[in-house]
Amino acid sequence: MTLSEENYLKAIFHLAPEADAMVATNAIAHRLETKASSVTDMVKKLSDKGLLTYVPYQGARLSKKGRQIAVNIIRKHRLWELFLVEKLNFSWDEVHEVAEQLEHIKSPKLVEQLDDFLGNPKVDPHGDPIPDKEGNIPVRDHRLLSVLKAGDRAICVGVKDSDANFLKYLNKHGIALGEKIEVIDKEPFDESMLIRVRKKEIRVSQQIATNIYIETR
Amino acid sequence: MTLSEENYLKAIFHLAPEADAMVATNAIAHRLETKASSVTDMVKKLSDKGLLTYVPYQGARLSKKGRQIAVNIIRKHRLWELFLVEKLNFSWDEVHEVAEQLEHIKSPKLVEQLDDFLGNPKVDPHGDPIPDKEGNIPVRDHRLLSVLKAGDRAICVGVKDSDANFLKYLNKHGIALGEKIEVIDKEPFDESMLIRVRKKEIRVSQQIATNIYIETR
DNA sequence: ATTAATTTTTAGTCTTGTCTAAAAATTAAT
DNA sequence: ATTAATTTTTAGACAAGACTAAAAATTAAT
Repeated sequence: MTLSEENYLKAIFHLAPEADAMVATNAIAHRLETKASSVTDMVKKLSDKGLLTYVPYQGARLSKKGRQIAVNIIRKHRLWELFLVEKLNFSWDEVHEVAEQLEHIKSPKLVEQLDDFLGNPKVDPHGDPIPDKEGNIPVRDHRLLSVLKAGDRAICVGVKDSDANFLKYLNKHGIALGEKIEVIDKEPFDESMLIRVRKKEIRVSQQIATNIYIETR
Repeated sequence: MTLSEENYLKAIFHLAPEADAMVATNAIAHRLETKASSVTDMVKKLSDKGLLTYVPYQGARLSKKGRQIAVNIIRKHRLWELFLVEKLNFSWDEVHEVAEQLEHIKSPKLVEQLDDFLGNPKVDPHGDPIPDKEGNIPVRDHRLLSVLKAGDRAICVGVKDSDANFLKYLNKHGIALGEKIEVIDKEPFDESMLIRVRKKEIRVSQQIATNIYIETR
């Protein structure tokens, strides 16, 4: 399994986490910032290896084996992200790039020991679930901040988009995992919200609100 | 800097740690388990990049820049080895392979944070010195076990060869860093030694004794 | 000081993963 | 239902890094 192959499997998984859907060549190309022709080549190769099924002009769908590999890479990615934040004082907007490298390290023992070292965590620093050794992904019960109405209260439990700039924006306004959020007002026109976080009021656009996961309990 | 380039620089450094000597093409090929013709190609490439000087039919010598890169990779390798042993319960015969991968992760912040996390250690699990951020390598004052005479006492502070089988042999006989060693008898014929470690006596061949570093203080 | 053995380099080939440009298939639009 | 637009595939090329086989240079040996 080369680095490139692993990245293809991961991309396809992210584009169709629910196993059934076919992923279009172009979608993969766009996600990996490569050309469609390169994707066609690689997808054929992975098909030969039995890691996905490929139908010309239709796209690719991960096989059980391919999916297993993809999930394992995501497991590693998220464990390393948590390690960086918890043990090495990285902030959540700094971890992605490094984890993209670390996720390709091959050593089953390393992964399991790291998992134990971190206390068998269930979520990474962005609130994304960490698959277990068998490849099961914990299901999480969360909704988007944008679904709340004025007066609602909730707790931030994750972000949909882990883009560094978005995360830095959240840092600036004190929004972090576990933080309480209260919706003070919601503007019907543009769906922007006035929210209170850490006793401070800030107005967030709909774009922001649809990228923050919350739980109300 | 590709993975391959990094491995060449590292190999050349290991073959001539003392900066001055030219390293023969064949020596590099042998160390990297590759062919001499491949080495010639790569060495030319690295020469073009200013990382070493290459004289046809003579060999290669690292430049300041090339040496700096090599030392940094070794720094990372040794920090990761220590991490694996100290934090993830690896034994010293299991770390090399994984560290060979981890040493290529690119993130200055990661290295410095890891260094701090480990308490800015000076030696790795095999007793090898860990270069500092500036590339300085602590000089160590150690000798080989084989230089001792009957009656001498010393402490094991490192191994010359980190081969997994050798390390497992040491494990089996309780020889580890920090362990006290007493030379009970030395056979003039084959230079083998009878030594006491952890109250047990074992006979070690000259081959073994010339691969164990000790300090007497 | 030649010849022999060894080392190193050159020349040409291969694989992996990428690309561009052109052809083919699919989907959308009138 | 054709034509137009888009997507996907094919064909051919390229760079990196390795290899083999043959040529050239160096070193060793008689």
